[in-house]
Amino acid sequence: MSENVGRWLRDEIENSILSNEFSPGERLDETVLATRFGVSRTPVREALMQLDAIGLIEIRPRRGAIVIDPGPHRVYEMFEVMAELEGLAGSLAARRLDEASREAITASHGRCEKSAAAGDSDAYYYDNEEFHKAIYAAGRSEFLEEQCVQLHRRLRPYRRLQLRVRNRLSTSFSEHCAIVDAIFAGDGDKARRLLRTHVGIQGERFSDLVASMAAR
Amino acid sequence: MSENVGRWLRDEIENSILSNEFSPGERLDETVLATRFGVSRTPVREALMQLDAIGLIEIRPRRGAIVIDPGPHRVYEMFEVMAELEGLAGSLAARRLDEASREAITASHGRCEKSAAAGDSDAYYYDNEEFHKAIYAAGRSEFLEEQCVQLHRRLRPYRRLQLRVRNRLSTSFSEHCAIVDAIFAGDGDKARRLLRTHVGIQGERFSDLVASMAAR
DNA sequence: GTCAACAATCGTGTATACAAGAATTGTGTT
DNA sequence: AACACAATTCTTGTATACACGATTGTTGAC
Repeated sequence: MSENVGRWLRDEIENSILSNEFSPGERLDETVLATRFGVSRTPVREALMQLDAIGLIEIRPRRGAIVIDPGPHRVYEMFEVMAELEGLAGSLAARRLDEASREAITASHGRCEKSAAAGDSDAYYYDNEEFHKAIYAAGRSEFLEEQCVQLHRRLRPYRRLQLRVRNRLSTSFSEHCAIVDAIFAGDGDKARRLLRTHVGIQGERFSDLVASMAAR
Repeated sequence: MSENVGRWLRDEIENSILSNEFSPGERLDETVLATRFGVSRTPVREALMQLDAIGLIEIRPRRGAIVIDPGPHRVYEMFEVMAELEGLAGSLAARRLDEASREAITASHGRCEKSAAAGDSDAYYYDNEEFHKAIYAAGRSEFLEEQCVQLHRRLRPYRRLQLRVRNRLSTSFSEHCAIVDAIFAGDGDKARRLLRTHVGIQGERFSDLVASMAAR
């Protein structure tokens, strides 16, 4: 539990939203949350204000807070931006790679290989996250890294759905291989291009996403 | 004044920060702000929480809020990301351009031409903002548009400094011309490339930025 | 004269109280 | 039976009170 209740609540509620414990469109009652977490309404409100600022919920004046429902089209737009940012991170990584970053990428890439070979999509989900974070970090742009991590968090639930699609694990991993090669070869443009197509959801992958979102 | 005091305060304080009325590193005392705006500490705190979530200030537990000082290097990183997002917006605009967007771009481009010819850097500053917003809108990605607008806001003070540099007005406008041509020609890749270099700050423009930031 | 410890003061964090606006339910009328 | 209006209830928005931690100033010792 963080040093002040407000922060802690923010993280708690944010996780609850991202793990779909609070479903999109659901109303978040301040009093209910307060009693549920055993605190007063004040820190609850502060947490909600922050989540509103981040864009996870919407506070309609005098009418309470609701969890934002992005909808398939907006999720697609978010992936589009994510692809662009990851592409930039990859091209920077290729140019600025140092020994520590190289090792971090190699390590997480290795873990991905294991989970992919085992067909363990849950494990791959986590290892994949570490792999991408390693690339953000290798780009040596703190601001870009923060933006990437934040957007990655918001897309987490959908990413998870995607991995369930047949064969996605092995194709994802082979794409990783090409990305790693490009970064290690110092080919920024290639790394950018590969990451953009790896992260973006084109063609049939978009219908997969829509289908899995509708299934909930 | 917005419907609730919290929102209003958030905008008010945000503007004060972006217009450098509160300088970077400055401490924001809740009680002082409350009396200054004639409200209680509660809405002030809520405004500060939101600004913290956005990244404009930092709230250190039990030690108050301070205005974040990005520093030249971080500002550079922010421009780097901005360039990438604008590039994406431009490429989307080229692909998805419709009549309304085309007219909006043409109109704001025309206003830029006038202010540039008149050498009026303040007028150009506003017209330029409208021009870029027209491109965001033409991309038809609400999420991307929001991200662009938000980052554009945060970079506003530095952008303003940049325009003061000698000859920047005319070179900026001629770059606009090329961008408009690419978008109207439907050449997404070219629009992307041109916007990236237009927005990014490479070479001597970076030292200009550092110099003007140090001058304050 | 300088450094350390303690005390007083100041500011933040949380709870609670109160006011005002929305939503809901009940009643009356058509 | 259905719709409209009114009253009540519930929830949000703001203010205030209180407690705890941090900061600063002062005093004493080395």
